[in-house]
Amino acid sequence: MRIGELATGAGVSVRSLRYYEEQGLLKAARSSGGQRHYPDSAVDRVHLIQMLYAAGLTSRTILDLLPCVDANVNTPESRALLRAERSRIDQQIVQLRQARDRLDAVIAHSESPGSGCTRTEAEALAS
Amino acid sequence: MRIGELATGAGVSVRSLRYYEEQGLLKAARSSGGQRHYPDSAVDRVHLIQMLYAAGLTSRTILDLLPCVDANVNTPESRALLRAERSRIDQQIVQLRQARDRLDAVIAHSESPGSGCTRTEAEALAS
DNA sequence: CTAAAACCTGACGTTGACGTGAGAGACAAG
DNA sequence: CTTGTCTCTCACGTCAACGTCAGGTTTTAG
Repeated sequence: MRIGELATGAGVSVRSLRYYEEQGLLKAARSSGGQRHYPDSAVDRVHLIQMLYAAGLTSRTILDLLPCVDANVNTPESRALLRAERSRIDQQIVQLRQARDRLDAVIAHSESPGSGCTRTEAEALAS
Repeated sequence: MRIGELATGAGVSVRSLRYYEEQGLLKAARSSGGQRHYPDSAVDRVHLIQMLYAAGLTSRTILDLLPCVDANVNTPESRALLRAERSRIDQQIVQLRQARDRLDAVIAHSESPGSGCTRTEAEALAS
């Protein structure tokens, strides 16, 4: 498949696919005319890359991680990297939960029946 | 307290505090010489701002949200905004969990006793 | 009173993941 | 063969949350 089709199929922009290749995350065969050609499996590959981006990993980290995911590499360094990123994601989840809980408190207050916004209520929430 | 003290106390840079003020998130009294002066409560305020930043909110969104947190504003629009951001955070948590689970699978494989990196094992993981 | 430390206002630099043309070549359809 | 669509490679633009440097002022310690 060509780049446009892959972009549509994976739900990303053509620009992103070229960028992934530039970062070494996605390889492409080339036609005689220089156009990129991908196997069907590239769709899943792009989904994986997107998932890691969504988790806040950088291109560089993903580049280091992909060989582990492909199970081609299994060194002490790669295992440490995997655990480090997993731990980072865990912490991120904790932070998000805290923020969500905080918003929930505000929401609960704003939707409560006696939402008169008195000073004491406001101060209680701010604590 | 002055800006340096607040920065140390809240664990952020002086530059960040000036930026928050520039964005309208943090007000400061001024001394006769023009220097910023904050009440003690500013430390908690900054922590709150940081929490929302950590949850991926933009300055603009935080600016819109802070009046709700202060319980000074309670309109249909503000409630919708609160719910929208809460929902966004929820989705973000889901995505992070997916990525984490994915990494866990890779980690489990890389640390399994028979981690010989055979083709079948690699293909099983890639699915 | 004076020197050091902290603070002030601009204003340009940084980083990452793309967006957005420009200009030209490649390819399928009729 | 030609037209339209897709693709190619530069290469500059963007946006957010600051970092950093410059040059000058204010406050504090001694």
